Amino acid sequence: MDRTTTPHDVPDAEMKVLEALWEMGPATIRQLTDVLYPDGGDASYATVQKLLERLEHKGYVDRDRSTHAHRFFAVTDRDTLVNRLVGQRLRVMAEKLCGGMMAPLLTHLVRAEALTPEERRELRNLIDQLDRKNHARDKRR
Amino acid sequence: MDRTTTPHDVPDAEMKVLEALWEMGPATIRQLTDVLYPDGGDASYATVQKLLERLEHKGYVDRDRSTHAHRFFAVTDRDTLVNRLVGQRLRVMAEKLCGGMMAPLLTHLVRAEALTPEERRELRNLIDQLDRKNHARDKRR
DNA sequence: TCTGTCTCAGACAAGGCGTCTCAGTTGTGG
DNA sequence: CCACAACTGAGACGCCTTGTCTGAGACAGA
Repeated sequence: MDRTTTPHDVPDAEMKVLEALWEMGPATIRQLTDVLYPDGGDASYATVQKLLERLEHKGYVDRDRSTHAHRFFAVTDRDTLVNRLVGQRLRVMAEKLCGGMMAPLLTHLVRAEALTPEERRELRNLIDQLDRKNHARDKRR
Repeated sequence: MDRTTTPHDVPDAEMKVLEALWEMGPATIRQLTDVLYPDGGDASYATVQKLLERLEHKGYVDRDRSTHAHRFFAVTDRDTLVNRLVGQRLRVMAEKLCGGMMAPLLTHLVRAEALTPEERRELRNLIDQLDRKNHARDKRR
């Protein structure tokens, strides 16, 4: 809906619904409620319904209206969505705390957080890749 | 104040007050108001006052009550505070979106965001440093 | 038709944030 | 010494987000 501006954020409860949808595939409100609120009554059903409604409104979920009980499904796969959200939140954070610079976040992450040796190796590979791409570009011009 | 639990977040308006304090050094509400709301009247003064009050409550600001118009000052220097906030927000984000893993954030940053060559070099140095530390530790045992 | 399930619209409370009002105190210039 | 200006403290207010919940109607199957 509001795709032209900033993509809407996905709060906790909505995220859980999405997780369920990714795991279960297309599902009805009833099915989702049974999973998310195993001993929830009438109200929980309505809660899930509202969360789905908001997710649909934000464009993260769509529904198949052809059946009596609509079937809901995630529009985006998990990795894509998470990537979008991560990027967006990192950007906001850099904007607010680092004057828009991403680098400080990076160094903070690398410096302070425990990386396994494999993760470090991966990271180095990524950088090397970037460097190569850059070299190629520089030569080309 | 509430240092035992999660450090409180610092929303936009409060952040601006902090920025002003870091730039100006200890200052009165009046001075801060003049800077932050150059054509603000009575109300703006009260706004700054409330923001300072909240910052004080969170432990990010303290005041010198000995003068009639209290003098406010930041308790933490900018870099320290920003680092704390960055770490905290990254952690929350990793928790909510990546199951607690920090690595995905890193790869996202490296992959998607424009890094200058210097930044890439710096980053590589950081990793090398980490590697050396790790090697040393591995040898020592 | 009756009953259970569904949809849809919207109310509701709590909490965060930014703003603002008011009452009371303190200090200072005339 | 008094009146006025400036400051403090407490708290109200409005807006928004998030999570929860209610009620009224539509629909399908026994």
